[in-house]
Amino acid sequence: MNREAIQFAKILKKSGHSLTDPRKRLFKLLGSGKAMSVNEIVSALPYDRSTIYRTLELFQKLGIVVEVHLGWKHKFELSDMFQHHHHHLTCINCGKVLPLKEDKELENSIAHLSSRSSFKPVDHQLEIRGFCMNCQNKY
Amino acid sequence: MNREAIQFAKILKKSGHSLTDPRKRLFKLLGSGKAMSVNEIVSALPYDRSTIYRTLELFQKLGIVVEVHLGWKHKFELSDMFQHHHHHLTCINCGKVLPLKEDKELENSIAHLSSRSSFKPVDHQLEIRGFCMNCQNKY
DNA sequence: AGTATTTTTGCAAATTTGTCGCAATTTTTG
DNA sequence: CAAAAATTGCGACAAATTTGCAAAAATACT
Repeated sequence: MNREAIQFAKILKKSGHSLTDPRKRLFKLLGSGKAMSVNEIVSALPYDRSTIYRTLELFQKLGIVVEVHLGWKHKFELSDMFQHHHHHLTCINCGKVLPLKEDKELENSIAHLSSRSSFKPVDHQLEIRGFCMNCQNKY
Repeated sequence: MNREAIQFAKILKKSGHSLTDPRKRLFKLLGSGKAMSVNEIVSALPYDRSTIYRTLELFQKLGIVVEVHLGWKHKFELSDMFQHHHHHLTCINCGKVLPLKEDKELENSIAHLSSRSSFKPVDHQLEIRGFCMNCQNKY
């Protein structure tokens, strides 16, 4: 078991939850790094749809996964606890999602901006929408 | 007809689409500046749900409206083409949404970042999630 | 303006997405 | 290993979104 898997198990235990097969397999699946929709997850794993929903809800509450809002669909990916902070480019036409690797300058701006208000920031997500290489000449 | 309405008509024409009543009224409705959900739109206009969905999809592809993610719901508002660019702070606890006024430094970072790829950016949205002043001492 | 052509809309039905209670199964406790 | 606790699968629902197609509206062309 690698470091991430150990930390994952620890989070579940500490919060009084069981380490079950569906939870282990979902965590492993998301370990690929790709943001996935519920449907993609359901077809990749041999578990009931409702189990997937319940597991995702739990993972969100424990901070293991985050929901990212991409296009019309919601997708899920591991939180910054398990992978590098990043944002997304989404294609307006075909829906494809490309990760955008972390940028210091950007993160500084966001941190700076948040700190100015009496609002207490917890996290943030940036979506840059546009046309991917393949879809650029369709509109 | 004001400047916005003319530009709107021009965008439709140029892309080979008709200027119809449902389209005109949806554009006008969103002109209020408030981000609206599909349900709010459907009850405000005398057109079929599927028409609203199809119109919103078209408007998105033409860059007339953008989908904004406020908490767990998606809403729609006019794009930067028709109203001032802004981002949102959303309260994790009470769901309140606060507009965040434009910040040069942030926008520069984003512009710089977008231009590096073969992806063609159209717009972007940033959601900063956290706790508003009233909800800060509840957790 | 009037008609042919093209595009869009409404309607009904299908599909997809998300929720819930409860009995059966799995995990944890000790 | 047995008892207790937590989790899962199933089925029934409810809500959200998509689709095919005939009717209606918009546009193009005399």
